[in-house]
Amino acid sequence: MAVVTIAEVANHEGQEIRLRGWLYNLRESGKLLFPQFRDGTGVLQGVVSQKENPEAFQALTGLTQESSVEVTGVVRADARAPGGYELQVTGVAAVQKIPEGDPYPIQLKEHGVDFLLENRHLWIRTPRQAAILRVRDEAIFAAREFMHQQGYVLTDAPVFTPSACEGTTNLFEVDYLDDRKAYLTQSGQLYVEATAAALGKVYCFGPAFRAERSKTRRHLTEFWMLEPEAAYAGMEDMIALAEGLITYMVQSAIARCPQQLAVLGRDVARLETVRPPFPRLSYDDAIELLHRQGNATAWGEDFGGDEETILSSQHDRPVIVHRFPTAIKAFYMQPDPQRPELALGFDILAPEGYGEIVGGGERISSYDLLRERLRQHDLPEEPFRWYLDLRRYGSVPHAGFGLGIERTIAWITGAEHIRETIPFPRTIYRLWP
RNA sequence: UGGGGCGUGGUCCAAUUGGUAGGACACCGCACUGUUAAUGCGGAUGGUGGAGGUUCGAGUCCUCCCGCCCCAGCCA
Repeated sequence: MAVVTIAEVANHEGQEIRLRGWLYNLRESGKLLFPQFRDGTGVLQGVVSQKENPEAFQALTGLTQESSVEVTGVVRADARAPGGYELQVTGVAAVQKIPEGDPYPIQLKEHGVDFLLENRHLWIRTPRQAAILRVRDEAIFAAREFMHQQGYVLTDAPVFTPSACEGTTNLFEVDYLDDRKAYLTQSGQLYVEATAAALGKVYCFGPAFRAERSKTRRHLTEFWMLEPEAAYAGMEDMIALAEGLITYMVQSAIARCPQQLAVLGRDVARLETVRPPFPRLSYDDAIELLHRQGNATAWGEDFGGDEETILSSQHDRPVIVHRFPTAIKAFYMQPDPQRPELALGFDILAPEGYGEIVGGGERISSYDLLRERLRQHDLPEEPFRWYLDLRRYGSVPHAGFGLGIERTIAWITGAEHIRETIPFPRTIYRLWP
């Protein structure tokens, strides 16, 4: 008898199959039992009649929520069953029965955030969380697929770094054997600038760590970032790449995860409109727009959450904001030759208040200018010696960006909080489980 | 790092503003042959985050501590 996953049962209508999973819920009605089985690919309702199958009825009666079970049964199409199919159970074998005295803690009821996060190792079994994690898998797979198709080579950056990438603030410090210190990376960007000079078009994909005391629904201390970098490229090239990448991730999720998005109650119509080109605003225009909306942000100030929300709520697609004042951007940003007070950098803001999902731009390629900027930002030159070498030996114009995976997935899935979009979130106050 | 808020059975909440700490869910039993977080009836278990203080009396008021949430800042 074939072992079948719940995702595949539609292909086995009328056949007797074997299912291996867990008892998600058990509803009963007289001499009928309606067990809900889950196996990681979905939930399937079974039906057992005491009259027709007393052994299976007996085996299932009293079986507790989340007990592991192997069941056999015949797949039937039935409009009364959730999902349209149900399993007419022929046999049930408990793999491990959870004792009644110590029941599974997570009910099919509402729980508080703290309790759920404390039990994250179990919470991920619920259909909603499992759906988000499947969309995450699909979005990441699509992202890597897209980058590969575009000729970008995966060159991962180290997690241990000798010093800060973008300055010395808010790094996690760890003991590095003997008497040295290392820091967990907060960005792979500097390293992909080096590999871009070696391989042309590259990207890295991995975790980034920020020891910032951010406590909002958009922040984690450990998050995943995809960072492309290309030699002989400028800001426009990167905007086009980011538009393509985001579009591909979103459209792949829609195409490959329709059931998951349905479980999540995501309004897919709001994602289907995501196609290039995305609406654009220069920083100058953005300030003007904010003023028209009654927001008093002065030219030269950076945007906060309120400003991002105003700008992104104008459109149903992600919004690109470009050419920020140099003074509020990182030291490595290439100035606009037309207006040196502006940097050739851009952000992409996700719709529906999910915030900034991309930040990037063209990097400074001039050795002298880069040294000057390090001085202006009060950064020591020695830790950047290798980085400066990239400008001494065959320097070329180059550009890149970083895409925050969790924020992107939060937007695609419509998750309330970014912490639902990663299996085991790390936040300022949570290091468990 | 600022500002605001919340901690009550395993879970989700209530307690007439200082006067006997309760309900629902979960668990167990019974009933019900199409349930959709089933429903109805019954049962057992079990709690005020911690330490002080005020008071005849504190879940409620005060001080400190601990844990967490939200907003801002920082950022992706």
